Amino acid sequence: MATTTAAQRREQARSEYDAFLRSCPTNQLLDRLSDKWVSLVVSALAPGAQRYSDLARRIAGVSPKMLTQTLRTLERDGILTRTVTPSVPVRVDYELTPLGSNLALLLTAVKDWAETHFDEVQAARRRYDGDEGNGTGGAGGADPDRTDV
Amino acid sequence: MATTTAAQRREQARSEYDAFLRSCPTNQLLDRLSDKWVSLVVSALAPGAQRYSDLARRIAGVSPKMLTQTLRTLERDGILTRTVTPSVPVRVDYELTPLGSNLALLLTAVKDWAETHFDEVQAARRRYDGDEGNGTGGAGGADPDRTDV
DNA sequence: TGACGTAGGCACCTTCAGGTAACTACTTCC
DNA sequence: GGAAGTAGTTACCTGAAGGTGCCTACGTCA
Repeated sequence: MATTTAAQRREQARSEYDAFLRSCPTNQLLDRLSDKWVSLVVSALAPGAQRYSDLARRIAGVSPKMLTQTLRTLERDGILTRTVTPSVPVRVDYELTPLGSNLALLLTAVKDWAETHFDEVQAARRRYDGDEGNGTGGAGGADPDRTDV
Repeated sequence: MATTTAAQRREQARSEYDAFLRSCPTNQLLDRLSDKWVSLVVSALAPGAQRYSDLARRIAGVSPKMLTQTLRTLERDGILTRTVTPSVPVRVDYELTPLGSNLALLLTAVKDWAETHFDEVQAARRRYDGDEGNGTGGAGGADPDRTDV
């Protein structure tokens, strides 16, 4: 028999899919935006240039490793510039490029959307969680441990 | 001694930061958008309603587990609706709600931005990788293993 | 008659992103 | 004079996300 199993077809589809993803600019950029720290760094830099330690303080929960890593990636992509001033304690400034400012605008649009529609999402969640509780009736109380994301 | 170490301050800052993030609608919605499968599912549903197996075929690389999980999350958030038709092989249709279509528009905007600025990003990457190669001069050829994301 | 398809659920298992800690060199403050 | 700050780097480790395989139940087709 040919044995063109569903799993095999999925496996083959995935390889094509992977090749597609690697060549797809949209996906590559979307990947960049999906990074949690990227959005935070870009937002932090939107008002103007910041020093490394300023960023570390503003973003608060970030570890030095992730901050450096994120900054390097963004610098490589031309989102921000890194300026080293060889003073006595070495001083490094980061600033958004025009491209980075453009990206910041996009993030602002996302933020606006989130703020506009957040109450709708919350209402939908309450509705969904409520239906689960009285519809099936099996759990005996609808476990409320899924309160946050 | 007081020992208000930098690490301790960072630790404290993180707890405040966490509390901040949990109450921030923007961040919660941004988290949703960061999910790789979410954007793919929303894009796949943008043209119209799809069945479970149609989605599995369109998105290709997705595992049944992740597809179900993503669909449940989006249903809970009111991004899409799930309609079960109790025919002989159970048939389930997924369709974007108006809110979901709105989100699809946002994703389209991101896609447009990516397509518009992708060449700039690529140019910046080539410039950055080139500088690394001839500036330090240590690697002796600028290792090209960082070609993709 | 048994394998496929539809729409998942459940459990295990791997992987890797991200956190932690230790280290650098140089200076200034207490 | 020792600790802290500035701007990181490196090695190690863990926890959670996500993949894989196996299962259901019911009908149909080869």
